[in-house]
Amino acid sequence: MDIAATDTPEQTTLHEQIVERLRAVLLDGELGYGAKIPEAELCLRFGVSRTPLREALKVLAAEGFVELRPNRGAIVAPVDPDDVAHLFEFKGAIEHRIGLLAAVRATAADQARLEECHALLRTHPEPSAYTALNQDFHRALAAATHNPVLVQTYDNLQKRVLRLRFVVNVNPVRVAQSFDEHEAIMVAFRARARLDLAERLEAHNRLTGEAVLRALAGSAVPG
Amino acid sequence: MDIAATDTPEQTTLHEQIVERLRAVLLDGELGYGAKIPEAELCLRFGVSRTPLREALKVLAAEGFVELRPNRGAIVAPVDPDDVAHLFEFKGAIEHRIGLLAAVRATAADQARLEECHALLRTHPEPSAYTALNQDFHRALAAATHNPVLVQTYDNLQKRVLRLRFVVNVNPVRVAQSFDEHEAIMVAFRARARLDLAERLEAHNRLTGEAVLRALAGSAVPG
DNA sequence: CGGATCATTTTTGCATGCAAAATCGAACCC
DNA sequence: GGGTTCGATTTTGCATGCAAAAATGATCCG
Repeated sequence: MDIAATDTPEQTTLHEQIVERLRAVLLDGELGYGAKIPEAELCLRFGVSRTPLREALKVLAAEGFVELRPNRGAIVAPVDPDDVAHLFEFKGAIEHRIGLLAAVRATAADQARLEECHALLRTHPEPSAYTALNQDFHRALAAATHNPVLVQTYDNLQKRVLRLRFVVNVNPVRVAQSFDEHEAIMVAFRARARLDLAERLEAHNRLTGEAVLRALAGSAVPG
Repeated sequence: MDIAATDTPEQTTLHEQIVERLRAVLLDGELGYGAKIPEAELCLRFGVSRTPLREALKVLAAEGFVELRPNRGAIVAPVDPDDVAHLFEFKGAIEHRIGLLAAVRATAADQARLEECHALLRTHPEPSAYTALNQDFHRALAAATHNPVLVQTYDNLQKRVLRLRFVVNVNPVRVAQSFDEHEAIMVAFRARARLDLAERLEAHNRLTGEAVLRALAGSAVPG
């Protein structure tokens, strides 16, 4: 009985698929912040009954993407500038540690992957590509810590930040500046200069956070 | 109509209660690591149907307390020493940042609360009280950062560590040593010495983690 | 004409029902 | 006797049903 075929059975249940699809919908900004999430409508859309959809909503609430109001349904988590500031501040702490650890632990494969991500950002300077490539770059750095617990939390924070890109409307000036910061990050990384890498990563995060908060202050939060 | 009565409506739905009760069961170590979580049995016990219980399981899985195996039910998250090491390592990063932030932001009330927690640990040196009081102490420090995002993640990590106390069986020697570390932490805190506080907190976490890992290596992981 | 009140509709939360998968056990074969 | 295979039982996953709560909006009163 197929000894080798034991790999990636990874049977995925319905509610699990719904979690991913719904999270994608939320990250795509299709629903405005604070918008009501109508169970019935999404059931139609996904072609499932309410049970797995509700289970998925619970998970997404635990992840911070939706807010559950007893007897009043779920809404897309609203964007509160205070919260966003705290989000970036906390992420800064993790970025810093990613620097400390990645500088020491990154393997050749990790470095190759990171160089690849960085190169893609260089060859695709257009803001439209920025979001995805930038995320890949930072995910590659996080992966180089080889700490799954850190990676998972970092990934969640990254996604919660990603959600904001529709308020802030990626700024070309900031994108260019961000690339320069990445360059410096790569220099520190290649030299395996832990403290330098850590500080540059945290500073990069702080600058991004400040840009987001400024944009947030400018635009009345929709939703 | 009762203008003042708007406070703490906080209506809590059934599945939410189940999340808390079930998490308490898991933290109380009633079920062994890796043990099967029988839906039917828990439904009887909590007096609810399977729907809210299953919703609760999804949340607890997202929080890292249970593991969901498609078509095979839920189990108490097994204890993998590697994972535990990563958990402590990551928590160390947060402890460090708690030190940096709390030293600067703690209010008089925060400090009073912290002193209170510390005093309780002094007056209750018995290992049986240690776990709860120690957790309060560190929670108070986390709260002094005034960063809810950090606090929530920290709280989750703390609880995931708490789960391990049944493998490691709180060691009196370590409890005494831990108190000394707390003393040093308090000294740094009172002086608002950020770096010192941060380093002491991280070291304290590392020492605790090492003790847990040693105990873990000694006892074959039950469950 | 503005605002409150109440009936109607809609939506939410939970219980139950049913089909598919997994588990268990007994019979069976080598 | 050890191991396998097949059927019965249990358990899981999802759909549906039903009661309670909220949202809607029409009516009434000032």
